[in-house]
Amino acid sequence: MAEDWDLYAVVRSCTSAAANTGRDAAVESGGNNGNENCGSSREDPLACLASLTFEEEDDPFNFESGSLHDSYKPFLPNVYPTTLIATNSGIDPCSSSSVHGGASGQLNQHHEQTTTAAAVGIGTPLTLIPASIFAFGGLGNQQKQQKEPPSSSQQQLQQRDQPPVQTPRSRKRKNQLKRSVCHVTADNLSSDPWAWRKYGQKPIKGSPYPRNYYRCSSSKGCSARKQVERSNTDPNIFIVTYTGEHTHPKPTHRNSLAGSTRNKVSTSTVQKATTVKDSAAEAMPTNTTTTATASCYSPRSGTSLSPISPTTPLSAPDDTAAAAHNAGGDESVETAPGGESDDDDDLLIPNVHVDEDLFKGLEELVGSGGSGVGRSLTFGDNFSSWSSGNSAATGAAASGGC
DNA sequence: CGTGTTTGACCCGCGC
DNA sequence: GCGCGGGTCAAACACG
Repeated sequence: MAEDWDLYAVVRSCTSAAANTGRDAAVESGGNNGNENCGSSREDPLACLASLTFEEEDDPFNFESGSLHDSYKPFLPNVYPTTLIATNSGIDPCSSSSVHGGASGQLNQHHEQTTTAAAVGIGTPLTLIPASIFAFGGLGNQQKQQKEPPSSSQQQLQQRDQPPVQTPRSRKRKNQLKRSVCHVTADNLSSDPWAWRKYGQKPIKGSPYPRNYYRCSSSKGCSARKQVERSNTDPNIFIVTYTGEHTHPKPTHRNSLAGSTRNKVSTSTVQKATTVKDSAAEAMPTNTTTTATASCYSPRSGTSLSPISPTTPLSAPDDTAAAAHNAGGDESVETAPGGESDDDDDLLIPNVHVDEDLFKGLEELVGSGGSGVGRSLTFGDNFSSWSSGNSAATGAAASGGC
């Protein structure tokens, strides 16, 4: 089963021992609080993965550079420290998992970013990470615009037939696009600042978990895509593959919440957010389809959070336990800071209440070491509030949190 | 009304 | 050349 995993294989090689331990630990830790999760120890395994990321080093993207950065700056100090370190060290962006696992919710956000960043553009200066993080650069290929033209399926088909001047679809396989691979925990999944829309799900041969395909919904022309799949070996870990680049700056605000909740219905109580994370988590966990909602909440939509999915078979246990913790803390953290919010706001923070406290706490935590941070963030309870908490305050908090 | 998720089907790339 | 697997599209449905 897991054996198939290339990534894992790699990872194993990197940190065979660590990995094993890590997983378990992660889960458990997560459950506990994961204070320590952050521990690089865990990260290591992931780190390896992180290193796997193939993307471009260039990372040409930096849209936000300017403003966003500014926005971030205030928060950066707090946030990054930990993350950065990780990144810098090359630990791994993905380490998020470890982080998350724990309760380092705050970090999570960072992590994600970091993660992404690392994954994405490793070369990227940590400082900028926030913005650049999610911007995958790289590709620079044709894909960028592939989609605009297609008004109808037929056209698409035609295009296909015709000389693929610019691959109508981004079908290019394998080598064509640069890809960044990150291992993330459910919590981290949500940290993406970008708005993702799910456009497909497919069962993967070697894996019991389906792979979810997401596309950047912030901008129609954006070719950025994201694939989320659960790790065979460790259900708690999601393998996120980013491809394509964002042709637009980070979304200051989300398009809409509409439809985002659809899952809610299916799942039941859980609302889903648009964020990939949610879906991903959900989907992944279950084979069934919808149901599972991962414990992640969606930062973006802010709408929801999912306490955890009822159905999640696989991850359930882990997720539930760990996720729950993680989710609560991490997610919230992630979300907010995540980056997304740098600008604005739309980020919802799970716990509005926490905001101030969080900040303080975060700062302190960060100051301390980052790893400990997570704990302060456990918002589990807050979720309810947070969902509604789009409020700017939240955003701010979120940002700050980051 | 707009956006997002779900799902089945189609198409393409790759390996044999 | 064939088959498998993966990636994407589009319609239907659902929610705010």
